[in-house]
Amino acid sequence: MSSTLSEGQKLIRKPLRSPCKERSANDTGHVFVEPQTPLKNASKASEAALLGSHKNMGPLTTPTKGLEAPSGEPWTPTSNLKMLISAASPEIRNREKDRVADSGESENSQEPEQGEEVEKLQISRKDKSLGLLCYKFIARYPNYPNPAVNNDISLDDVATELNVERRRIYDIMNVLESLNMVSRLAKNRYTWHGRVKLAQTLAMLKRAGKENRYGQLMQQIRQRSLEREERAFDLDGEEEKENEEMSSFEMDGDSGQAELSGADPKAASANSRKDKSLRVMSQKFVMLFLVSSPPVVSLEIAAKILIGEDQVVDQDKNKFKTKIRRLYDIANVLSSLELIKKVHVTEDRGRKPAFKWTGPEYLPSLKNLGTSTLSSASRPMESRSSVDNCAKNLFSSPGTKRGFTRHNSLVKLVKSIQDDRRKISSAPTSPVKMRDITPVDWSARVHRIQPKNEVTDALNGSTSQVSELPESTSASNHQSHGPSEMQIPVLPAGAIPYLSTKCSPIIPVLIPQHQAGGSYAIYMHPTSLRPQPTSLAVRSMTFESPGSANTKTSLAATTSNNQTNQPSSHGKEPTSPSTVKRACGEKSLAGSPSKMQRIEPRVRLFVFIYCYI
DNA sequence: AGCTCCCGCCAGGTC
DNA sequence: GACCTGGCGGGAGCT
Repeated sequence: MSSTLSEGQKLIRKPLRSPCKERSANDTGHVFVEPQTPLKNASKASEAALLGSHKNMGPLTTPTKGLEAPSGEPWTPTSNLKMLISAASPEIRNREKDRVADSGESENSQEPEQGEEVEKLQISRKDKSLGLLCYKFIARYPNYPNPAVNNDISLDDVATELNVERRRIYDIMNVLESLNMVSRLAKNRYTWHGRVKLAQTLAMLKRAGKENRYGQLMQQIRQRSLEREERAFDLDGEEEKENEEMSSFEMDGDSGQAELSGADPKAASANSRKDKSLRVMSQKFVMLFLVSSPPVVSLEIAAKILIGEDQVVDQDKNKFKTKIRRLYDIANVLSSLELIKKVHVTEDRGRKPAFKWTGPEYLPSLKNLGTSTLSSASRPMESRSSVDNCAKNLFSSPGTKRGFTRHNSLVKLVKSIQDDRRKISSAPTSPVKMRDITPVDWSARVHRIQPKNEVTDALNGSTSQVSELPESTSASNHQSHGPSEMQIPVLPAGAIPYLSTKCSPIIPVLIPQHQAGGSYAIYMHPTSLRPQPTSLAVRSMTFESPGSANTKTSLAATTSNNQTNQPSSHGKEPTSPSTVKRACGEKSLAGSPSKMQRIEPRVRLFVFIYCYI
């Protein structure tokens, strides 16, 4: 049991906690902060390091060994983990050395017994984390497997080799299967597809997400959240706000949820178990990223949407918590796949976990995809008998029954994969190219934008400034905000509002940081703009450094490009997330000093937006 | 107190 | 009936 964790095991966690290192934009909130992923996160840091080298290797053959792995040591989970841990944090190694020194053992003398002991201590709880486990799992297989070789996966073998229970492997396999990275051949047997079909799968999911109007659904939720905040502030009722948070989604979430839960509650009930499958949840979770702009999804919103797709009745906090648990499971696997990255959104109500899409930014056009697997996915979800059908139909032939014996579908699947592989090898959207696409680098999205024009455009509610962006940012489809369209510019200096799309209810203003990879995003509610579509101006923004409550930086966003707008500019990088308070909604924007005063103590970073005609 | 997520129970499905 | 699959939530470790 975890309660019996040894000291050595505990050592793994502590040193790995470290301050936040990145900020960027998120969906629900105003700022998202990417934590220095600790622990498993240590593992993940090392995972990333390893993945980096992994990437350089091209399609995986045999992973390079860690430096600390003896030259003769095979690439085993153990050696893998040793390398991961050592790469994760020198502090861990130091602590381990200290521990060894304290015990009167020399480093040399610990081999092999001591090494095994350390190994055993370290490879315990965290070694079994789903994220690391998944990483170790995928490290066993090439990204683009040779179809000529046997790519079968035996669950028993994997579980044995990774030294985990089968139950954990199922979790990984379900998520991988949801992305079509594996498919089940038979009982206890899967086949590995790697990333061969990942781009197509994501494109399909994106389309399904659009068709299910997940983008709008998220926007509705965000909007309601904003409105609730406003009401809560008006009423000055914190408790009411909290209570409302959970209940209102049921109350007013019908518009979006009814569409997704299907018309027949009995059918929904019958499929309840299937609908809750990790596979389906994973796909929907991914869909949210693919249709979200910016591609950041908070667990809260994801959970709400996923819950909403189940029967709305009987919804309670436990259900919410359970959903969150599952989302963590999924997110850990997706993180290991480098499709998402953990961040935090900070609102006035607190710091909340979220994930940012770091997967392929450019997805193949659907017209390049085969249609056989799209027929079902393209249908609106409400027209299907169950949500699970969506998942199955996404990747299986219509009517294929999911079960241990799916050989017919397997044949089709393999054929489809082979066909796709041929297409991919010649298509411009080849996965090989995708591999070269680095994860979305927000900080790099500095586009040539003339601040004044942008402000004006944003105020006009126009997207004309998009034309100044690189081609890829000129998203013509305003209803989709997936990665391929997702282009939120980080402005080189000064906080310049950027109206991403006409349809987006939230206007992100990304504020660059000197630290690579991180930005603040301030979201302004569009309702605040509508009444004065041509006259809104960002007059001033006041940021308050979390570390220095009295230190504020004001800027005239429309005129100055030189002023610092980085909360972290006051010296070192903040070690705790800053909070951005939206001044959104007509009420709050109507120049209500009293309201501002009420808001002020609640946040550490303020954005005051004044509207005038 | 809240976040994160490991762990294993156990129900439902398959062989 | 044995085994496989996986939903689920308790609760530990951590911030």
